[in-house]
Amino acid sequence: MEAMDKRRLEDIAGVFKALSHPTRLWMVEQLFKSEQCVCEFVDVLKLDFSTVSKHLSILKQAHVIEDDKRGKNVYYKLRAKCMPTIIKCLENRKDK
Amino acid sequence: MEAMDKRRLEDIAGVFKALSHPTRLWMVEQLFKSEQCVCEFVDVLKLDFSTVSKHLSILKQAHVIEDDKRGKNVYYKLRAKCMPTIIKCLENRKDK
DNA sequence: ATTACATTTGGTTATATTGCCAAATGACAA
DNA sequence: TTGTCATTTGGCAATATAACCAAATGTAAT
Repeated sequence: MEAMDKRRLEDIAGVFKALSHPTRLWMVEQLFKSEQCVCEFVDVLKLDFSTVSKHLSILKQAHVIEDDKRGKNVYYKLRAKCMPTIIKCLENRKDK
Repeated sequence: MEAMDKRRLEDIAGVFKALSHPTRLWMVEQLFKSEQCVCEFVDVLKLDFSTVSKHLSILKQAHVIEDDKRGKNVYYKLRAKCMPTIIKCLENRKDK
């Protein structure tokens, strides 16, 4: 493993780690349709505001989603556009 | 989140978790080219046999790779054929 | 059967992650 | 400025993960 390859592997592994929690994966799928603000996630998920915010922050740091502050709210939207394709592909991975 | 959706999310999140370690990701990329036995991974990675075996087992349980026992050796090969596409796609996720 | 080799499993310790609470920040309204 | 609402940050306890060593299993050769 070379140094540059190591950085690349850590970067991609970091994305997979961000996506490796069911709640975060669900959040990403919600953003396929449209952007959504933090409070909307809180309402549906019934998790603490801080918990939701941290999940979103992990996805943002991995460059899977991005935020857009407008007024009092923070709206999140999908950044990694290939996510729908990736998920569809993995759902079929057990097929021969 | 419905029950069936929950199972689907956990399944896919499990795949992402399996892929979320740099060593495991590297292993998967090695298998793009050809199958490889456990001992070959041990040689290159300089990790304990047990560590390598456990990493491979995690990838196998997530149905990303599969094993093939032949003689004294166990050979692993890629099962989720879309992995090369997925990684390529995520490498470009920061582009606008 | 005995030995040797390849791999897996179990146990342990160190480190990372998750979720909540409480406190801090930031933006707008009064 | 003071207050209020939306969000983030810091800290804590519970749980999960990663690496090693040692022991167990499986397969093939003698």
